[in-house]
Amino acid sequence: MTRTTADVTFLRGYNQALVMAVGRTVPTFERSTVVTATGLTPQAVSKVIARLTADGLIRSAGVRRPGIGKPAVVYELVPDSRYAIGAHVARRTLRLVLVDLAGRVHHSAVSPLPRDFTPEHLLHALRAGIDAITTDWEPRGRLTGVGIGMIGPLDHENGLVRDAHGLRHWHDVPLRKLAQAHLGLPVHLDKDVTAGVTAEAWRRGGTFGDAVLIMVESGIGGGFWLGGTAHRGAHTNAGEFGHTVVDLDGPRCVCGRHGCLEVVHNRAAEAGDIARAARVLAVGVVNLLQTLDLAHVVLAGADLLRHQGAYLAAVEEAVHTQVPRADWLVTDVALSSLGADVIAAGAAMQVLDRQYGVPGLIPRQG
Amino acid sequence: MTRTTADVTFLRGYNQALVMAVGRTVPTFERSTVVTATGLTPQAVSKVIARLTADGLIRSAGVRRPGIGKPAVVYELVPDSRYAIGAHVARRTLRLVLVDLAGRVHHSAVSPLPRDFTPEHLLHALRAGIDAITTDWEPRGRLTGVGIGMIGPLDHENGLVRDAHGLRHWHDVPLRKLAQAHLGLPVHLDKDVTAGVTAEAWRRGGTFGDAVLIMVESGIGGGFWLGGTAHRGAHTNAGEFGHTVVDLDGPRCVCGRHGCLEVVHNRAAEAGDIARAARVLAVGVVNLLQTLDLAHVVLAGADLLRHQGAYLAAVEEAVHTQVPRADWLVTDVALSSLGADVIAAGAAMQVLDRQYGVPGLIPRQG
DNA sequence: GAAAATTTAGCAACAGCGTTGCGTAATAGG
DNA sequence: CCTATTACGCAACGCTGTTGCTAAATTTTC
Repeated sequence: MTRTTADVTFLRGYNQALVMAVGRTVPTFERSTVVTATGLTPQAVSKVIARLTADGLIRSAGVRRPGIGKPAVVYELVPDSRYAIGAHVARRTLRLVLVDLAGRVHHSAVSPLPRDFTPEHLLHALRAGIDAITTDWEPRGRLTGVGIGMIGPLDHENGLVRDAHGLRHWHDVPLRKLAQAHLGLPVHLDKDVTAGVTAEAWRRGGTFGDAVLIMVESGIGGGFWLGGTAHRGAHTNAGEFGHTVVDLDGPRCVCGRHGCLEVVHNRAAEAGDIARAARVLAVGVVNLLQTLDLAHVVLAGADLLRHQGAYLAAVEEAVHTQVPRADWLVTDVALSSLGADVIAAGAAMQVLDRQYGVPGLIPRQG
Repeated sequence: MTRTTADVTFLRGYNQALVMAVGRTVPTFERSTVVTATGLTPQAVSKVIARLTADGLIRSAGVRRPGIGKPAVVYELVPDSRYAIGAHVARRTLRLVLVDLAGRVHHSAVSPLPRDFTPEHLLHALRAGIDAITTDWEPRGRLTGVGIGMIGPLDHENGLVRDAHGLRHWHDVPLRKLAQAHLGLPVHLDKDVTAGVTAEAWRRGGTFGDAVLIMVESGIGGGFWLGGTAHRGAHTNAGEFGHTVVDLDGPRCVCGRHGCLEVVHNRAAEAGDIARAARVLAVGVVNLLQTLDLAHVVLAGADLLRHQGAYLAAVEEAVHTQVPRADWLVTDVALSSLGADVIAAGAAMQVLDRQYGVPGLIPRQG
């Protein structure tokens, strides 16, 4: 995730994060579980477990007596040892959630945002919402930070909203800096769809492979999880999946091209032909599978969830019949496990991921 | 690249690889260059440089006297300290190249392969070609291995050719194992397009961002370089970019779907309308940019190079006009710097990359 | 010309990582 | 009660990058 120099402190953090990922993936685990999962020696795992226990991130949960020999100590993640708040900023609403270390959602609240809201509007709404959460719950230093998932284009690295689509007052706004000052907490800013796919990855721990989260909510976007991290592209602009052409002679799209997935889909949906809309989306999904060979397709977004049965059926059918040689080329298709909370929850999990997730080792660009 | 446990030996290899990447990126460098590029302390860099010099991978190339103070020692990569052989296995030809540590091509030879050649045919051709290279050149232990770039589907991790498209006799062939035994050298097997994009990334060192290599050669494929490594997908099947639908009502493709980029493109090309074929390809490229937000688009493949001017112009124009907000969203478009050698050379560089490249840290899958 | 300033380079001691070797604790079975 | 088996951790170790400090080589200044 974050840029790191490769010194011994990196090793410590990395191996700790591996154990945490195991703890997130399974309900309980023991030392031998981690040994086989990570390839570390038992002694090294003991040391890591001791450190994590001291930090209160994991705890022992009894012993396992499998038969002969000394019983193994069973450990489990302490979900309420750390929390993060996630925000999903849409065009007219702000959704706030409280998420624990295991990726479970504790609070969820939606509040309206004024038409053409300004950065100040948003900051106040964020503050009010977070205050509401922390009145009937005492963070006691367990609050890691705030994640914001928002429509792009934006600059994830510098925490800058470049030009939020369809919102005035949002040109080159340094939202991360502003929110950090206003809220007094670390803030993480990312595209909505990227936050969403992080939610699925975080909850599934180390076993989650390459994936896309498809979001249909007025527009169509895709969040990518590739090679163990979120894929944001060269300018945090990956995911404009709705603006890929699927019909060369199709109707003109707002983006200027003809036959984008989004226009073709929306025309069908507006005409009430949900079955066709879903089939069009499915064509796009298969395009992604052909291009990127993904292990998971997750479906989300208000407009999709409204007809989730139709969409799930269409995408599943296309994935199973339109990709050749399906015997070894398996891809699972599912609705998001978090429903309408997925973006906000994912934004929160990005904060947790930055601190407790398995870090990538990103060489500097200089 | 390869799966590693995060111990101190990993640190050594990682930081050494960072310095090597610097050496590949610039003609010469000094200690302070590496310090700013990696974030390591000067002392640590000195140690790394000492180790690399002892291994003969880099050497001092004089001093730099910039003004006041003790002159800095200037270092450079020793390109001929290590070599790798790359093979591009196409339907009717085998191309073999010799590549040095800097990614420069020294030998290049094409030999025909019999129609419907068998694994044995290929092994003999490989052996003969490699013998020809090593007769007038003495490897003296500097030969790192052999990389094979081939049409898929295949299984990169297990070195297995699953079902090479359009080739009989190639179902579940353990090519890596066979070639390793037959040649007595380490062998690396990958999809042709993935090998190709590795060539571009290796030669550009640490400054190369997210990229796609588009290859038009009977079929259309795309090799992806994302987040500092090759993206192969969940089953080494990423890159089937030619089989993405761009025309919902288009002609039926061999893959069973309608209006795939490949059919639409090929129909135009076969009709002699190269300009239209190039425009169709460009639509697909813009689709990729919208989806993945890439920094580089590299064009390659025999059928494309035959009309390289037309293709380059069409793709450049589309990239610059059809992607909105081009001021900060910059993507460079270029023809492959290696021409027809790119796949074979990239296969060779994958071998070098595995040994001397910046390793990724891939957690085990459970 | 000699001293001061500046930059580079490396030796030596150090803290911290995972590893190795080996002893100890806790259980079941004979 | 003894033995086999399994789990666990202390202690020593090798190795990493880091820190503190000294030495070397050059230009600038007096």
